[in-house]
Amino acid sequence: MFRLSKKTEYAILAMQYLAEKSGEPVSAKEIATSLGLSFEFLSKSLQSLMKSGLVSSQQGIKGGYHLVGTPDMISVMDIIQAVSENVGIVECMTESDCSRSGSCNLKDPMSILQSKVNEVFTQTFLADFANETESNQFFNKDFKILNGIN
Amino acid sequence: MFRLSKKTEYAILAMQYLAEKSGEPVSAKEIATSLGLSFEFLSKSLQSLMKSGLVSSQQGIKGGYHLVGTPDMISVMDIIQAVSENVGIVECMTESDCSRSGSCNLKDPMSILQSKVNEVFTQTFLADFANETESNQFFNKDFKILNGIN
DNA sequence: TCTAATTAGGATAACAATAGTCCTATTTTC
DNA sequence: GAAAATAGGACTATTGTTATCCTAATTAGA
Repeated sequence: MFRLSKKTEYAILAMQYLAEKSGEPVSAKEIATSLGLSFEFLSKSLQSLMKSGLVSSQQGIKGGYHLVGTPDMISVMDIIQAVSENVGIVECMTESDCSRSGSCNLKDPMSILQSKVNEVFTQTFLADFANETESNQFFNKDFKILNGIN
Repeated sequence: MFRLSKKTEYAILAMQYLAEKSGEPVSAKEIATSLGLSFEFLSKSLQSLMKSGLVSSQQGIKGGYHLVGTPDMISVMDIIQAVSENVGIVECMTESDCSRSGSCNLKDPMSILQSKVNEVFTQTFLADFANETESNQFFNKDFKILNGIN
């Protein structure tokens, strides 16, 4: 599998939601209800985002979360790393050396693949996940046609 | 996690090995021994590669596998798909619609991310995993410096 | 024709990671 | 003090991956 975890997916959805409602704090419950997500599980994502400083939180009865920074500065990679999901496409990208290490024919080419994958995620921003607008190049019509997206 | 499975990793290693030893059939046992992999598990990968037509096999005492096609035509994506690893970065890229489907703010931007990720794997070839040579652009010195690979 | 080495592949066990829930503590506003 | 919110530890269920075991079929060569 080559998939982002639900924890990451929920984090992106929550960040998207917070980006729209910038202003007063939004509670986890509101986000969960609006998006139809498990409140408990979503909370884990929000707490991770909090620890990484992508959102700030306020406790208490009028509390909730709000975005730190602007959507065009927050990359998908930031969010992935906040929920501490491992993005190493092979083990040796993140963990210590494997038994092959010395004579490994895989590590170097994989490193390059890895940096290309990383680039995709570091160069895509929360702003690219906003609703379509003329100014959102991410949704440029030609690009969509080129990539068969409707 | 965002990681290629061991089955894929073994498949790439095996393809790499077969690319070097083009000529007479190479047995799964030889590959497993040379690379220090589990023979049984490697066999699964080879059988998948066989089904997808990336290698051909010969049974019997002098049997083994050999590459079909040339390394510069076989992409990493081909290998990933051969071992039927799912490359959908989120569920809705490959499976049927989720409960959000109608009003989902995630699917469109994720589709674009998906095509960018796909491009990385379809544009990287087995030849790029060969040993470094002058002509191997994948190991271009500037690229390596740029990406901090040594 | 028999034997040994090989691929083919089903079944299943062991392990690891993800997803989700439950409960309690702490904070804050009213 | 009550209510509503975040914080987070502990635990369970589910799923996916990794690995092994076993048997069948194929083929070259003695």
